[in-house]
Amino acid sequence: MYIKMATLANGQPDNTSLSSNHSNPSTNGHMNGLNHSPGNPSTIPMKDHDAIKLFIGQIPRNLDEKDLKPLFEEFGKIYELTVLKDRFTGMHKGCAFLTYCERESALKAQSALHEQKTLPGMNRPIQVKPADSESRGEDRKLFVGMLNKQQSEDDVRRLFEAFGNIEECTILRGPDGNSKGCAFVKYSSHAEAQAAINALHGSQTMPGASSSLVVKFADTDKERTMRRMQQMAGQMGMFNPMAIQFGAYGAYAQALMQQQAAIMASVAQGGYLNPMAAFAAAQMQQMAALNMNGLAAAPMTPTSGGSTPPGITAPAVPSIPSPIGVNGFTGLPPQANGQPAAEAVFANGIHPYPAQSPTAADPLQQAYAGVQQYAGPAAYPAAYGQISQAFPQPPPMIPQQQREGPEGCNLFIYHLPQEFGDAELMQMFLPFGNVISSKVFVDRATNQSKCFGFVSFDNPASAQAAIQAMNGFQIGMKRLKVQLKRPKDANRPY
DNA sequence: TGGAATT
Repeated sequence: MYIKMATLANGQPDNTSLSSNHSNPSTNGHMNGLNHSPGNPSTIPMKDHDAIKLFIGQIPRNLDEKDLKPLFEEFGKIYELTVLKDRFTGMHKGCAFLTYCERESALKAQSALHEQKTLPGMNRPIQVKPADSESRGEDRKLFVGMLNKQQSEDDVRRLFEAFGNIEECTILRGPDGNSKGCAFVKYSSHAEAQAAINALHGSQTMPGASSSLVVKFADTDKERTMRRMQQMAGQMGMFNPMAIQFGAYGAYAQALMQQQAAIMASVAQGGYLNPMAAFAAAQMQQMAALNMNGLAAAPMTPTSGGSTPPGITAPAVPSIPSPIGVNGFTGLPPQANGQPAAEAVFANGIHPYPAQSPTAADPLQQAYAGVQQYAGPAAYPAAYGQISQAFPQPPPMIPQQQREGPEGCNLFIYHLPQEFGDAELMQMFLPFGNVISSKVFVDRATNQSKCFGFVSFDNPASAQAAIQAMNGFQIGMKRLKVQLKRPKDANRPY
């Protein structure tokens, strides 16, 4: 008990107990007689809108609310005073939260008491300061990205010190101690943090960094939770090449997450997304079969100048964002007959759903509706009307999570058509196997493709087949270069 | 010839 307190440098309780108390502030309050009683308006004290909740630390454990009250009352009327107790044992934790009715009282108490005296039996002075919950520092804490991995805390400090007082500077490191190339910098004030953003964000590119310095406010707790969940959702679509096509579904899932953040994890694992994956996988097999049929008519000749890569012309996927023609090359299913791509596919009797309007009750149908929607309003005026009701604000597409495949499964592709994006690249390599990721590199400044990219399969045989078929493949004036991606450390001498 | 990154 005492020992536990002593290990806390500032006397604040650990986060879990703090937040649990904070999230349920009335639990203790009703028992100590110092809090307002919500049932009786006449006894509710008013408090300033900008009242400060104070954390009081280094309180002897034999003092309860009524003992502490006189000590603090001399600085103003107390709105709420709550000694923190262990959630399970009810044991006094040696600290309290205190809110005065007036902000001014809190400030007076803090300057008069904080570290100014030591209560009987304690060997450290009393702590009186704004509770962590008052300012978690989020509004003055920066996330700094795109640092050089060699840069130290001191380097970062030097970079940021001109804009204000740095309270905290931490390089994020992996388990091995290596910098992750990013950091947190906490200023004393929001204004300082903002000044640093204005001056430094994008201002320079660190040697070895792939793009310019990122300086932004750090994520809030909620944002962090959201990111984790998104990553989780991304993981599930990882080995599923259809994931990219169901971006609209991913976005739908994201919307759900925002509403149901707390339960999303269990929902996802409980099968809400999984049926989708199963559905997509089944679709994939059917489409792969179709593509294979198409292959017989379209020989895989690497230098079959100007022709179409195997499988690409087969009715493939209904969701390529926009038709792209490169000297006759199209990554899209044929639309010459005026039929939209999805119809071309599903006219083959594998339409997963009868033609009917999607109902809100069926997430799979909604997902499928999302696909149609993505195929484009022009192609689906009628369906789009229905979908517009289902998705009043069509959510943005979540980028596919990038993932390196096993050794020998990752391809480097050069001389891509300028217009090619991730989706088109994936399209091109789907016929050779399970594409777990596709990435076209884009110049961050211009947003233009750098005409090279990477494709990762889940097995080396697919990668080899893709190299065989696609290396040297001519598109327009260029021939694709398709080879295994260089291992990370391959270009180092020795 | 990468995919980044939020304690």
